[in-house]
Amino acid sequence: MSQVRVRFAPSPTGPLHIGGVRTALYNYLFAKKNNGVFILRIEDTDQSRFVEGAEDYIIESLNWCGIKIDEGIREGGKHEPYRQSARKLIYKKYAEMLIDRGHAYYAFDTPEELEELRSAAEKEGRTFIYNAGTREGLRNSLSLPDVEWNAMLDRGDPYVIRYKMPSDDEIHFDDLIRGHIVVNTRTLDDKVLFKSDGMPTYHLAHIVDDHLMEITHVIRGEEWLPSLPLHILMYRSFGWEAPLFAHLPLLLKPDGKGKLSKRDGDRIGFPVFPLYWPYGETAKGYREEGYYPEAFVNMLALLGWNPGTEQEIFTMDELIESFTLERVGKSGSRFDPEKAKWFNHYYLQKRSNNQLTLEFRDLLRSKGYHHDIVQLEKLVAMVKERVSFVKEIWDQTDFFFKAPETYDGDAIRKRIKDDTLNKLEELGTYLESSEDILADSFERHVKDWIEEREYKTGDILNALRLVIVGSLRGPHLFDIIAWIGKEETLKRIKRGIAVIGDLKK
RNA sequence: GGUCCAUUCGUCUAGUGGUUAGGACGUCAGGUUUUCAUCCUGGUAACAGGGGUUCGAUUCCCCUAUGGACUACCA
Repeated sequence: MSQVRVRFAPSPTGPLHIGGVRTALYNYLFAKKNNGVFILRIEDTDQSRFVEGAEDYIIESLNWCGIKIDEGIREGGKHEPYRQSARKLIYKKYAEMLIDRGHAYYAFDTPEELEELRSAAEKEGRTFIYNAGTREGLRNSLSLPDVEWNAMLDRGDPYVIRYKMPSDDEIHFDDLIRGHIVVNTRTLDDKVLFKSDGMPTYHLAHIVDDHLMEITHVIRGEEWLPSLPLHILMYRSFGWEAPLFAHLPLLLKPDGKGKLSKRDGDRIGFPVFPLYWPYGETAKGYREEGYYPEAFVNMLALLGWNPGTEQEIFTMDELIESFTLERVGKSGSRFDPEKAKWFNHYYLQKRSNNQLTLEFRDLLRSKGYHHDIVQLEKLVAMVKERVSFVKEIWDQTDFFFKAPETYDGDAIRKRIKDDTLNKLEELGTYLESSEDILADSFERHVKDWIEEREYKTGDILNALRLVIVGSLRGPHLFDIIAWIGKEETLKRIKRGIAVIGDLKK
């Protein structure tokens, strides 16, 4: 068999949705698994929907995910150009080839006329279909006398080229994921292949390009399944060998019904896009929310595909090794933000403390804190295992950098009894005179101190935590004290006693 | 409405003509912890419904229901 060649062919109409990223990923995995080529083709035949910045966004997204493009608009390749608008001149002759062979025809009906027919049909509860059943009564080169439509063409009347769908044929075809499918052409329409603005539609352009670019496997979203019979028929009309097709199930929203949309991200609070989209109506991205690309890719790969084993953690290389189209599911997957978070937690734990500290330091700088890297690494080591994102390190350590401004009311009620503050004051005095407050042995000394007085460990230490942290949370108390130092510790104890004392009155 | 596609724990899914229907996330409980979290252990929870075929169906077939996609001179 010839070399596997697949393409990812998005339209630059806005930010790339995670469903699109998954399609790109599956194409990439399939290509690499089979020592094949991954091509990025930009399908910008609808100029009215073109969005500035979308093309760069698509490329940057793939790049962030670690999906490498073999042939594309920037990489070039043996089938340049890879942008359909730049291939404009190619398509017309193929449309005409189809007309010559009797598989397509010119149509002169205006959009308004067709719209009228559609709404009229709808009122009667029918669906208007432009095909063998209706085309004789419409204005086209099949129904009009030759002299007439030739004159219209010569005159420069606007026209489209439509595919001549057979009137009553059963089309049999196979999908790598869905299996065998049969459709009768009676229910299909004469799709426009070439628009009056001189541009091809998707149907024509992608088939011509896939053929010219020697694409062997078309892996795309399920939304294309209904038009697959048309595409199969077109390959036959051209006399070309069709590639193999695989239609991927859709990504569904986490709650409720329907497919995932941009709105869901805003509503439920998780990104629907890989990267931040800065234009117009902005949108959140996984990258900016703190996800690692390894986690994002791992999560996405398992949404609709599984290896058939119980392995869940995959590097890109492992995905390539394990991926097969046979193991892609048939039904839509509901996206689960919790699982995505879990993946990130896993990959964050795998990072070295040093690397994580560097990442945390950048975040800290943006908040105006500048600390020694060695000092920060101690902090990172303390809280690493409890966070899923770098930004959560801050949530877990803010009290290291600044004394608490308020104290948790529930904790005060529960942990500060009548004589607790007095004991805390006693402890403060002890700490003040103590030389070894930052030493490893300090913890034992404090516990001995508590024991000698026959106080309860829990009472004292929880109260101490409360005045140092502001609430009952955080890493090991003695680690916190060692990090912030003796002076700061005493300050916080004094202030805590004063403020909580006032509250208690 | 029409055409096509789909349907296993709440979610992602494995699976077989005879299984205690497996795993992961979540959730719940217990343990660890001076706190919170992490972590560990354990539990909860599913074959959409109805007909067939069969000695036996979650598995094969049909119907229904539900969900989804498409139904543009958009992709």
